[in-house]
Amino acid sequence: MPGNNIRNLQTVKPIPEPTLRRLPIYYQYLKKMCNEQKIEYISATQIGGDLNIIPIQVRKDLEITDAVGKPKLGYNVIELMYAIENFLGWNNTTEAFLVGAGNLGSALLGYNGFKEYGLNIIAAFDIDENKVGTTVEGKMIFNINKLTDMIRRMGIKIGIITTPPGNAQEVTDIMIDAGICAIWNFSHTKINVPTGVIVQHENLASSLVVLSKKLAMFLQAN
Amino acid sequence: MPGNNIRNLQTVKPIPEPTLRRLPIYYQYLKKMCNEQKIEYISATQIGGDLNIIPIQVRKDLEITDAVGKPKLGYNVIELMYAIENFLGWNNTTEAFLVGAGNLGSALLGYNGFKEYGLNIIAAFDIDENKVGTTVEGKMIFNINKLTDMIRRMGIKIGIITTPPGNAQEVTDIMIDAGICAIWNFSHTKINVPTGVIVQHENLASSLVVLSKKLAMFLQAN
DNA sequence: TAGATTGTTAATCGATTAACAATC
DNA sequence: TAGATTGTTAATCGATTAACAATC
Repeated sequence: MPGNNIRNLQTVKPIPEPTLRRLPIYYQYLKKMCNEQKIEYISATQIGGDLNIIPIQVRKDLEITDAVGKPKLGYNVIELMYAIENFLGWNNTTEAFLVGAGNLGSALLGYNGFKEYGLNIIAAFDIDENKVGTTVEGKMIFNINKLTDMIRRMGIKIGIITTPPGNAQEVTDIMIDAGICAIWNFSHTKINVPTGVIVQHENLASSLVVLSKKLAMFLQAN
Repeated sequence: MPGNNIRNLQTVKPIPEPTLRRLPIYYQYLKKMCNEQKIEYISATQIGGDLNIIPIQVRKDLEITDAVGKPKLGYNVIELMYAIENFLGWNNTTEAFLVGAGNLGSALLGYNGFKEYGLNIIAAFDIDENKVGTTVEGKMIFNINKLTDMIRRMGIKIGIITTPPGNAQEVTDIMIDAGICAIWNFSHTKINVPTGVIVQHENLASSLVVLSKKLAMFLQAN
């Protein structure tokens, strides 16, 4: 059936990363609008106006989620939020382990917002015996030597690294060996992984550079 | 003098943000190479090979810093690092204040690496009287009510926000009123600023979405 | 109906990638 | 010299923006 083939091709169509990054921003905005004001319908014009994104881009972004709007009215807020949730797979949460229960690790453990985005950090691991056995933000801290076994037993797929730079590669290797297939790297160093393993490196230096370059150009202009 | 005009036009030429984000990655890599192995010259081919970036892009990126390489040899590592430092303005460090000395704030205060990128967080502010007067990672914590005065007196231009979402806008307003012109926002909420003020929002939800979508597509394919 | 908004196709813009002469 | 690499110009690719018919 030709119609089916077209549909299959469409599902394979690549998702632009910039769009992907904007979707949670729309979602956060919609949730706010939903809670604070009881609005039933919202237009791309209004979303764009409030978020400083041109309306055409908002529509293009939302298109990918298969959200359907009504001409003149806009999108039904609840439906739109559901479309985003659905598209991003927030219906079924993924469980993750975090290694390195320092300040940064604790900050992440304490951020309950991740659950909303389908991520549940269920436990943390550390090398420091003083931390092992305690809880941070209600999450248990285990000895790092339990990591391999627990990843395997629980079938955990996502690992979060918040260790000092010197330990990041070692932790990475343990995680991958145990079956982790996606790593969120907050350590201030590059990690090497075999092809196929997904890495998201949160590089603060890159962000800082963008900020300070913009500032430098601004100060220069004034 | 026409030559001069062309030069002026060139300095105004916009810098692609992706390039800007990659420059510190090259720099981190070069520093590592410089310390671990005593290499004098390095080629775009080798840099690209190690960082998974195609060599043409490496050359294009480095071109913007006015770095000059030698055919057959590559770039002088020290010169290249200097060119990047110079282009990004890391020669003269900028001082910054941080507001919100929680786990995340403490993590940022403790990361000495920022100094290398031209940013020096010189003090922090908090509302919690138990924290005020203490130091975190050697940085003094002041009462939030001193913020306006100290920004003005010291002419601070960069503010970092690591408060809970509920306080972020209030802190933003105080900062801007006192003369801050660039804000690095780590709070889990959007902040509104007047046009002209630079905001860099570290949105973890966006990063998480990219990671988990990649994972979902990977798991689906296997 | 008139007007605002959606959905979709086309045009533009900018970043990435390719090609290749110049050079050490 | 031969071969690898740079520097620069051109081609490609993908995201953003524009245009406009369809629609409520």
